[in-house]
Amino acid sequence: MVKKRDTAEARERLSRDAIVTGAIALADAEGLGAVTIRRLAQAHGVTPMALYWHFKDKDQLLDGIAERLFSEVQFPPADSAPWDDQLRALLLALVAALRPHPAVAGLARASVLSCEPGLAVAEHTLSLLRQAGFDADKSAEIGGFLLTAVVTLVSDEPGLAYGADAEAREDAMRVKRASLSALSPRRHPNVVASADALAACTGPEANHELGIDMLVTGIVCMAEGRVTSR
Amino acid sequence: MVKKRDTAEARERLSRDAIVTGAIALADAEGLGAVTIRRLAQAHGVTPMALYWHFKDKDQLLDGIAERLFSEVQFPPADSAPWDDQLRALLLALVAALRPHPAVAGLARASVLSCEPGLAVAEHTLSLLRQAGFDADKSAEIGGFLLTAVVTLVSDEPGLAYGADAEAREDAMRVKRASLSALSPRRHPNVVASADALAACTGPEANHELGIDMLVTGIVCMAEGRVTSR
DNA sequence: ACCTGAACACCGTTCAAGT
DNA sequence: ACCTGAACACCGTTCAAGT
Repeated sequence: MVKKRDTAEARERLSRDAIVTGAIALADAEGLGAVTIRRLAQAHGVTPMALYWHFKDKDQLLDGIAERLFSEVQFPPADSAPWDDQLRALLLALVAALRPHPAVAGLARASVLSCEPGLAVAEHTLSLLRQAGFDADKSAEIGGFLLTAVVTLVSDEPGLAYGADAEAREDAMRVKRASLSALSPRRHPNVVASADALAACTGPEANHELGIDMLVTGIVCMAEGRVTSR
Repeated sequence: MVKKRDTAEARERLSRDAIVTGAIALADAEGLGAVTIRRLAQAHGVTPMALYWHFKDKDQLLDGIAERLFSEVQFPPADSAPWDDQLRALLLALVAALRPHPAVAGLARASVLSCEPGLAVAEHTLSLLRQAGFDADKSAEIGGFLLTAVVTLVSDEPGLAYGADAEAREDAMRVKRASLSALSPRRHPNVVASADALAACTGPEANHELGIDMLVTGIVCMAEGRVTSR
């Protein structure tokens, strides 16, 4: 009779949503590599095969994670600001949604056009690019690049020490910085000069706004160039 | 006595270089997921454990792949062109080196600063950014973003049909386009309008120059803004 | 409808041993 | 120095079966 609660998880009943939530939590804690059918099942006190009733296979589970991420995007209220300000706001909203889950952010790339919440983001982005004066094809190209760039911006580089506390990450950064500083200043003068910043880039405290600004600025310049045919 | 040549591979003798070459070939043919210690060993007619003499573990093998990619970058000859033209040329050279191997291009991100050929690319990039007037920290930020953006530009999205011939890829694209075109034009007018281009983006024929131009243009505008303090 | 049990064909990696 | 053999603790997934 001491059967329920095989694990810590409360055994409500399995569902797509519960599985996805568990998967994201697991990824946050131990990285995408820890997200395994078997570990997920264990976390829910259930047999691995139980998950296969809710998802066709693991890829669909990952799709589900991406869908959840997109669904968390808080669209900025529509206003009459110029298109580039609106675009910046939209990209920042996307960053805000992905940023808390860097281990799974990369999944967003493959699934944008395969789920409703992703399509909503795509639709808004394309709409703003059309307002900027780009045609349908150009907007698609730029939009695709924008999404992948933003995703990359907030993605943890794989191979980072997971499950590691903040202290361990600090250590890794220090080691990296030291090894960069130890390079020959004759052969790599600029790497050595930027050692601190380069080592710091390997972390969640990276400056995402810089990247966004760069992207939007580039698009603005292109749009103006197109219009004035300069 | 019919012992040699367990497989097609000529059994010269194992080496780091040979293993890396085999790994890249395997990834090109069947995707990164097929790159497995065991399959690699098999391709070389050798026991899986044989690879562990040449590489500490699989991560080091992946590092070796990235190093090979960077070593194939053909640096444009130093000239007196303006820094932005030189930067564009350098990024295009990086694209040219990564483009033939989209399945493993993503490995370049984690390994830039961990191998000599990667450091060479980083050094040149930082040097040009310093010429543009950015300080050491800003150059590092921008440079890091640039690399990941370029890598993203040429990376196959995971989940693409591998081992699939060109025909199968064509099919996949057609299916994608059809499903996008079938969306409600009221809810997703811009996605529907861009359906063709969006479906085509999922392929190796993507326009990389557009992305590079966008990035460089963005940097130029930022640099000018900085200098003229506008 | 929702889940279990047993089985299959895979992984990376360690450790001791061979030559 | 370079490689093998056996073993361990994992994977995703199928298929038949239970309730």
